[in-house]
Amino acid sequence: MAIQKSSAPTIIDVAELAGVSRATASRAMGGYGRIAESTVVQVRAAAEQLGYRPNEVARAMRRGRTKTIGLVIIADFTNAFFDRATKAIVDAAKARGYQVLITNTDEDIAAERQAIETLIDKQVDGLIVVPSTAAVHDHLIKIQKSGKPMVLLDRRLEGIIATSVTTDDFIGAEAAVRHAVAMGHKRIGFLVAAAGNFGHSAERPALLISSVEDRVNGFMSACADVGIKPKQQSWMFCEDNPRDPEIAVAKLLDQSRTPTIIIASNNDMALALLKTAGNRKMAIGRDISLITFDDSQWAEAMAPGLTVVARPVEEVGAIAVEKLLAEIDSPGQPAEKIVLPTELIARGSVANLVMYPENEPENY
Amino acid sequence: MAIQKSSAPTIIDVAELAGVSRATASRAMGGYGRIAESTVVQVRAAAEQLGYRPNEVARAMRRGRTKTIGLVIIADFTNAFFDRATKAIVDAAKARGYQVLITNTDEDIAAERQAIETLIDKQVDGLIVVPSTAAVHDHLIKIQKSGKPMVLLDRRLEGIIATSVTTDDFIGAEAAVRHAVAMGHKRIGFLVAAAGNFGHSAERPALLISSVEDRVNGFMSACADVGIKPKQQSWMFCEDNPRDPEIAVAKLLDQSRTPTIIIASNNDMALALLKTAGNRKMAIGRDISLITFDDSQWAEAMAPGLTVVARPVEEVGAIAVEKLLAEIDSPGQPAEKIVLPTELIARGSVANLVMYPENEPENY
DNA sequence: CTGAAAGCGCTAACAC
DNA sequence: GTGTTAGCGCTTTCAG
Repeated sequence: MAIQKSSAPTIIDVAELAGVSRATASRAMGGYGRIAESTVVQVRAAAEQLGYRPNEVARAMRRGRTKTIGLVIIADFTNAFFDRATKAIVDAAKARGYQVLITNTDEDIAAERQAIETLIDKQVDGLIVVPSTAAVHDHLIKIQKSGKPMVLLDRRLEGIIATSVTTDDFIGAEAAVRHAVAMGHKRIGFLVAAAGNFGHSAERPALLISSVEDRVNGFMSACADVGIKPKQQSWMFCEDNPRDPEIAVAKLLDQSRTPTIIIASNNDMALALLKTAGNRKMAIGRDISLITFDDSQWAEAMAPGLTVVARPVEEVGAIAVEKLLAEIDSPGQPAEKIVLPTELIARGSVANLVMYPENEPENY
Repeated sequence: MAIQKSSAPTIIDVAELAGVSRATASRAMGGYGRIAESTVVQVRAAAEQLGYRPNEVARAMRRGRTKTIGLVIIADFTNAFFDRATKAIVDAAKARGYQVLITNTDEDIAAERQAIETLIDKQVDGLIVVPSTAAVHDHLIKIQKSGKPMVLLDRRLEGIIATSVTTDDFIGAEAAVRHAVAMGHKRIGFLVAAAGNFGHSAERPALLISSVEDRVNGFMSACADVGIKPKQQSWMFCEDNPRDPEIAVAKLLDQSRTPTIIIASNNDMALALLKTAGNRKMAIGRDISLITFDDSQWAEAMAPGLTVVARPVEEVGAIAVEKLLAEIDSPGQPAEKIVLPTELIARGSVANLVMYPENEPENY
């Protein structure tokens, strides 16, 4: 029976019990340096008997590495993209022996600043950040000056030299437009979540985060290619909060010449359309069509299923971890801009106006 | 211009620049003990100039407190309940100056064991755990022996004396049954996610986690009260994986006397029903009705909206943190079993067979 | 009010 | 192959 110590046993207790010095005990546990096999066995047995577990804080202090990475998620990971990304990151980190300290900044730049500060104070070995705005990044510069490795997730940033892992949203948006047109749609609404901007507006804000920027550009490029004139397009840029999206949807829907399809730049925007359509008794895929960015279980399970631009979220998260750890293990890696492909998954939320043109709303 | 130091400035650097001892510098920064106002100003200025930030690892080592709590989530927080709970926990912890180390154990008891071990090694000040099974809990005993405060989230555990924060799922299940019956349903299917059991079966497994146990008991109790005979009930217990739920749903639907409504014990089960119904071109709220546990944005936005037993997730998370920190701040708090109320939110996924009995499927 | 010094638990030089 | 010792950065007695 082990004697009940008041607090957890330390390496010293192990050393004493095994009748060796702390250094030897440490070597035996760590399995490094020259050490006799017999002592290893002896020390391990003592450790076992005591229920010894190394104190990772002390080890971190000594080694200067915490085996912990920090994750700064803007908005919340209730989001259909970030929840999966978070899981992917946590899993990938664990597989490599790292833990993840999570912060959630609710789109607030002050919170983001503070989160980064805290994470650095806690001596994380590196950071994965989803920056909330393209405009401000002094705090990210500060990370770099602190020498902490950092990788950007989901969003690139001009003015910051760092590896970023993003998806090809330009192509994604193009695919959405082409699909809409192929299905016979001629009036397209675009509902854009514009983080960092206030309220909602038909005017394009001066600054958009890169992923949104890409979607906007992809949309325009495809429209031009395919012959959708500006008059056939309706835009709405919208803050991603619980109120504005629904108002923005209403504005899109209440024009004299209503779009037959709406492309939503993220799940929250899609949700706003779904709710509004429900209230107005408009059926998705018949009275109004929808394509949204980001797949989810719900988008697949609904009737009709939602046509989506799917992004390889798990891969994005896993690669971000991989790149971060590479930089941690051997600093000085070149900054890469990694862009993963998107995929349009056609389901039932887009009405086929070609085969069934009678479905086309009368007010065309 | 501050001279570029190779690594981050320490309290010693601050002390030197301010021309005082480390102890004084530390006191000035921490704002404790007797210290002249003028020295405080002086030291703060030096710290500012150097860009000094206290090393939290060293502080943790010295104080024996990391200001970090560990969260052990079973399954993934992609789940509609756990994602919100996680966010609530992270937010509440942050508000109190704590960070959260997250682990995700994918329903795997070995992973859960290891996660707890790692978290304790990292010297978290306390743990919030969602235990994956009611059967095994030696590892939780180990937490308690380590002296770490722990609170259980979403699930109680016999044999463990610890504060738990759960919801009144017994009442929730009762409410679901009563609502179904009030809407005229006489044949009710119950699709139960039975974590820790394999495959699917109509037989009730010997051991269920408390939340599921409560739902099952609430269902039975309400059926008895309301006069729904065993013959009018169909049960299916089902492992929460990507395959079994759909098979289980099919079995529920392919009986000779099909239920008119299915109560799903969680979102994943509801999703399985939704998918199957979609494939079979059965309309929710007309050909088959549905009530599920746990509300979500999607459940609300779908057409028809899903009738749900909503649980106060954010509150569950926040209270768990509060109780944990109370125990951390002053050990020896009595273990409480906190049970929060649920609420049935009626939307369109339950057909009204009373007002429109013609909607009742013919095979009744 | 301030300084000297010890020590949290661990590992890595450096001796022997 | 093993022991001695220093020290990571911080806070906190204990003197003065």
